[in-house]
Amino acid sequence: MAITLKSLPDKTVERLSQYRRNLLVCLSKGKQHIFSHEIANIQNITPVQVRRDLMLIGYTGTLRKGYDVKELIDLIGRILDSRTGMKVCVVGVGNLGRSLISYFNGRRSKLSIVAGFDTNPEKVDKVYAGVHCYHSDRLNEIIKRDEITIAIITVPAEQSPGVAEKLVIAGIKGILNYTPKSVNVPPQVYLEEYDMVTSLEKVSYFVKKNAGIE
Amino acid sequence: MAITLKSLPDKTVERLSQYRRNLLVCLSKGKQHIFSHEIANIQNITPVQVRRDLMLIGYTGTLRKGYDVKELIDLIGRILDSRTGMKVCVVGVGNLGRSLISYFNGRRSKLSIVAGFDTNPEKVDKVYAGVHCYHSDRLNEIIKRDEITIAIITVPAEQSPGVAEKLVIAGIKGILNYTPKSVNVPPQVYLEEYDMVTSLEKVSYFVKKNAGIE
DNA sequence: GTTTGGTTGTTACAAAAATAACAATGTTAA
DNA sequence: TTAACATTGTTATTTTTGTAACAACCAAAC
Repeated sequence: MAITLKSLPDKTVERLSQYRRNLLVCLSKGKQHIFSHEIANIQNITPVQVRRDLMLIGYTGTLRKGYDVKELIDLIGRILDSRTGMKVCVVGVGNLGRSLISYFNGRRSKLSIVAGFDTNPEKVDKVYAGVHCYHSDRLNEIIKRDEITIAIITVPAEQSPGVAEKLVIAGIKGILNYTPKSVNVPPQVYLEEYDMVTSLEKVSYFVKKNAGIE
Repeated sequence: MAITLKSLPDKTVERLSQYRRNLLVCLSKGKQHIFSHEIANIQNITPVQVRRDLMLIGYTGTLRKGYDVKELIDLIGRILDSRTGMKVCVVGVGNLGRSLISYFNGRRSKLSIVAGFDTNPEKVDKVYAGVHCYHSDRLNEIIKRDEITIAIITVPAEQSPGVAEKLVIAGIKGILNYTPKSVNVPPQVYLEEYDMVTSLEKVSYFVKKNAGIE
């Protein structure tokens, strides 16, 4: 009877992912204990924030020795990862889709990209970084067959709403949309959207601001 | 004597970028006026939020007719864009770098990617989507020569801190870091970091949560 | 021993962001 | 002409996020 604890804050979840990644690097260098301010330095945040996050997940370090790297990695894993692992597909195997696949594969054992989809006949049934690319017509079939729960959308913007709709029908539980066009999903499907152009324009705005009078 | 108005909230800036993008689509369809709830629907946000953002930039619509699409686009442009335009470079011309270049080019007239950098001799002096790729050794030289103010980092993670340092020395004013390794820059350089693996792990976490007891 | 110092865990406070509430306004319809 | 309505602009409230303050603890130094 696993209790479903209250959801962690958004930002804490993001930082937990980063803690783990950096802790794995530390571990590979033979570091066994780490202080909150060391973690903080790596990620350009404050030690308080680190301690607060760890408090939220109920992890307790030892005084003057800091946190046990291995233990903490394991705990974050128990929080972030699903026990059995989750399968991910990428819809749209263009430059961005391919970079995600190659970047990802073999990195997280509990989260793996197992299929790509594209309509371009040149790409269909090719293999990219170990991932088979299927024709988009087979979306529903493959998602159900392989029990895929998460989808990343990297198609041209105008196609994303249609893709999202098909994904929802196929039973996808979470969507990461990298197109600039926002999509609509029912509330039980978790949606995260990110647009690179917006980020760049944001940088541009603040650079302009920093420059003062222009 | 242009007054430097108080900086807009982070999130408002992001949404302004999206408003403009969507308004341009509306305009191209011949739509001349738009209501706050229409804008909101397109972006899956609330009408109040739209009105609030527009209030912050001092734009006033007309009652019962909504906002003038053209006027609003122009105003957002005056806020987000620098008058003369800004030049951007991409450091690391892998899959991700190339997808950014091809995705970007010709989209925003005031913000253009004018150079790529890579250490791979295969790529040096090739042209990708109209953008010349230089050897990374020439970072400093080219940035100064072309008056580039913004850099996007898409190199392998372990190289990003070194790259950031060189960019700062070259006089870059804003950095968008897409590697999972956080970089350190002086406060006058605006820094935005985004990591795709973290986003995916976040989706995974909330999918798991939504599933309840597992 | 006792004091000093560094580090944790937690509570209290502040800032940023989102949401709600509502007055103001002018258009349309009776 | 007046009432109803749709829509804006703004203020107030709530929620989320980050920061600061500080007590508790224990190891090491004296």
